[in-house]
Amino acid sequence: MKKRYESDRQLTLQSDTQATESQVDRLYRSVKSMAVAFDLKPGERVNEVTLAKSLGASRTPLREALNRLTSEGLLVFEQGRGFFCRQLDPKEVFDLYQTRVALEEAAVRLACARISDAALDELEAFLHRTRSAPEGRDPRVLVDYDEFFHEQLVRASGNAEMLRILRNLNTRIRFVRWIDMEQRREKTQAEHRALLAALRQRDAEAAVALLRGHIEKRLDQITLAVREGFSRLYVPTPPH
Amino acid sequence: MKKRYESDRQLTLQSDTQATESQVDRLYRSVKSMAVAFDLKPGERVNEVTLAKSLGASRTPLREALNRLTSEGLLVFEQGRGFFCRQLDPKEVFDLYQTRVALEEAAVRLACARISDAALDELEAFLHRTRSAPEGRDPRVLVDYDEFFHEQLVRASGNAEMLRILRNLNTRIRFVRWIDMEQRREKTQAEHRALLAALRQRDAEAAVALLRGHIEKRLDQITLAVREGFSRLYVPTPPH
DNA sequence: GAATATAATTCTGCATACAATTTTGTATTT
DNA sequence: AAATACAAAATTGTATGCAGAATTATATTC
Repeated sequence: MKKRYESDRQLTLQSDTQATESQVDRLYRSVKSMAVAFDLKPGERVNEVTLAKSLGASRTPLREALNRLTSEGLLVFEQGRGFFCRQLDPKEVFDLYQTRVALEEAAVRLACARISDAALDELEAFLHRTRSAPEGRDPRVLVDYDEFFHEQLVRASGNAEMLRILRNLNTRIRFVRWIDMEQRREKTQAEHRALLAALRQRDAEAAVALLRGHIEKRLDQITLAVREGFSRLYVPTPPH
Repeated sequence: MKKRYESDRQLTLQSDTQATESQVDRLYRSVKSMAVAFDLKPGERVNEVTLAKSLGASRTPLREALNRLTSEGLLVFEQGRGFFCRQLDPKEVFDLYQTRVALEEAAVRLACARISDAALDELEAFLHRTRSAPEGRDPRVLVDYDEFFHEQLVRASGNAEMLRILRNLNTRIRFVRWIDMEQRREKTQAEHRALLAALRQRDAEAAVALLRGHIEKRLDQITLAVREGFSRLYVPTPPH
């Protein structure tokens, strides 16, 4: 029996459970988080050489990642001029929110008919687990919770495409929601509970009405949040 | 020193009005049309070297195009194994149709409130222009017409994101619609007229009801159309 | 000093090369 | 014949180099 020697490849491998991540995937995640958080300023040009160097890779896999992000609406591409961060545009954010409402309404109608009691229990447990004192939490964590809850609702619709789109929409409005959540943190939990109750009663119209109110309440505040976002990005108050 | 393409390239340049198209864009369009029409068979692996050569480019821009198409759901990517054509999956097609209904319903509600009389007239003119003898036409042309009509509806909603998503959904179900349209070609026109009439009367609920019927009628036939699609892809009857 | 032309520089678009991985083919064993 | 092991070939993943376009800097003209 010939002994196989292990190369030092093992050293660079991640844990057994996960195959080694490609450069493209790593770069994709990195740049995505930068674009989501507007670490890249709205409209800012992406310098491929600089960014590739700073992320420890070459331009080839970086450009593949940038192409993905462009298709997802997080970056914009201009022929011959390269990639740019998306704008922070009130109209666009409004459209994204509006699309999200439409999608979730449809998803909740479907979910109302097909969600299992087990799934309802899990959602209830999740709400209970995350109920405590929103004042103390980072608004970004609260947005995580909120996204998770809504994602589970849409997942319960059984429609994979609706879920896919919702996730895309959520990443693109996340920045605004971070700001928005600072104000209206305490309301969310109660609204989620009411929504869940309507689902338990299989009352689709009630659920949809709650959902519409739940999200559309934010519509009014979007422009404000976007403006606030602008001022934070361009008049950076040093973190206290 | 490679001058091989230099002169050729000048010849293939487009007119002054349009900047010269990049390789990535050209490859994107080419491969997209192949994926849409399932010239790439469902699940088929994309050989980058072969495809790049056959399209007259190198792998670098090709891979950028493939990454875009993967984000759009026309291809699938597997780490270390490359790119594959999407599956022709009844469940997925069903989800796409269902998402499309949800989206168009919301869009039509918005459009009902804000569409201009001029836009209504244009749509009417379009229907009139394309009314003639559907029996004689290629079903693909009829799908073009249908997509255009629905696209205009969603455009009238004023929501750019809904339009963006609708276009993506339409490219992904186009193949099935080509097949579906062969059967029920004559109904479409009348349904479009009714929809337009409801819009003229600003009757959102009637418009939505019509739209739902209009699209959901197809839902029943999807599985059939997908099955029919399979048989055409894998038991290729020579074109008559 | 503003506007324009031009040169220098930077950056993108793409082909190519090579390492690493996956797949395929072949031989060996049971 | 099926399963396994290994070698060979094919294919993907990524770095690099260079041509050409776009941008910036500099010089020139009015």
